[in-house]
Amino acid sequence: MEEFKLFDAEYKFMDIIWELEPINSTELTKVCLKKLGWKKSTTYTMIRKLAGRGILKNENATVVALVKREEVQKHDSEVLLKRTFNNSLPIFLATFLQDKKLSKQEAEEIKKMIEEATK
Amino acid sequence: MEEFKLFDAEYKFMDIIWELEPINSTELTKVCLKKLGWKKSTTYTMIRKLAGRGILKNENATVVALVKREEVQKHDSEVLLKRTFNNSLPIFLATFLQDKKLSKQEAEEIKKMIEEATK
DNA sequence: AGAAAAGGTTTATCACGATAAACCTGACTT
DNA sequence: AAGTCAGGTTTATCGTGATAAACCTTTTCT
Repeated sequence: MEEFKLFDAEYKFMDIIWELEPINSTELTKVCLKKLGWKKSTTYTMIRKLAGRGILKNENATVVALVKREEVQKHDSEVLLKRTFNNSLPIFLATFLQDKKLSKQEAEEIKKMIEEATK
Repeated sequence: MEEFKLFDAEYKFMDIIWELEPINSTELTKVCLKKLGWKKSTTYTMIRKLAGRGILKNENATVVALVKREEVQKHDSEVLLKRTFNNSLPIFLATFLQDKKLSKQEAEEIKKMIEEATK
């Protein structure tokens, strides 16, 4: 459960991996240098730390994610709702939708999902 | 915009203030000692930092919040949706609702809110 | 063979959020 | 007047996430 928590730098890094995986580690150091301004050793430090937590693996110089982007997103959402909205989706929506307008299409999509999630 | 970002300790602290405001500062140090285990100086440090950012004010030994809990909640929600879900509420919900069930009542409340937010 | 590049690890440094010790002033109390 | 307590500020310490310098081994290229 706790393993999905990513810090800011880790999240930016994983964003690159999710986009490009599987990716060669040397290639990854170049992308990180370009996109994040990181030195080679910084990238390898990140690889090692995240590998140790089971977030990704690095085998034969090939880096792949072990957790899906959606799992992390879901975890982050649950943390926010628990911490901030007492785990209530209606309270979250009431706050989030203040002064906001939805398009007709968005509204339809959402209502459909709500239907499907209702027992 | 950026001023609403609260770090973990700050958030816990503001939670107490939102609950008890207006509150005398000495009283507040006692509550923080009890609920958070903070020494007096820690509480005053927090007060000063948050006052400097316009989150609260301390006048005549009385502390009151200058931003409402809901403003911060809304800000946090928007940050999550932007950072994680490309600012799309449907994508957020699709992820969040995976494997979850809603009660009939929750579903009704949500649909009503969606209606109201649709132009 | 010798140089260069790939593919790393070890060990630090740095920034900053979290927490607090020590100190100060003024009002009230005995 | 001496002590106590309210109401703070100044200045540190500490933990840890973010970043990297220095070093090492193995493979590849000339």
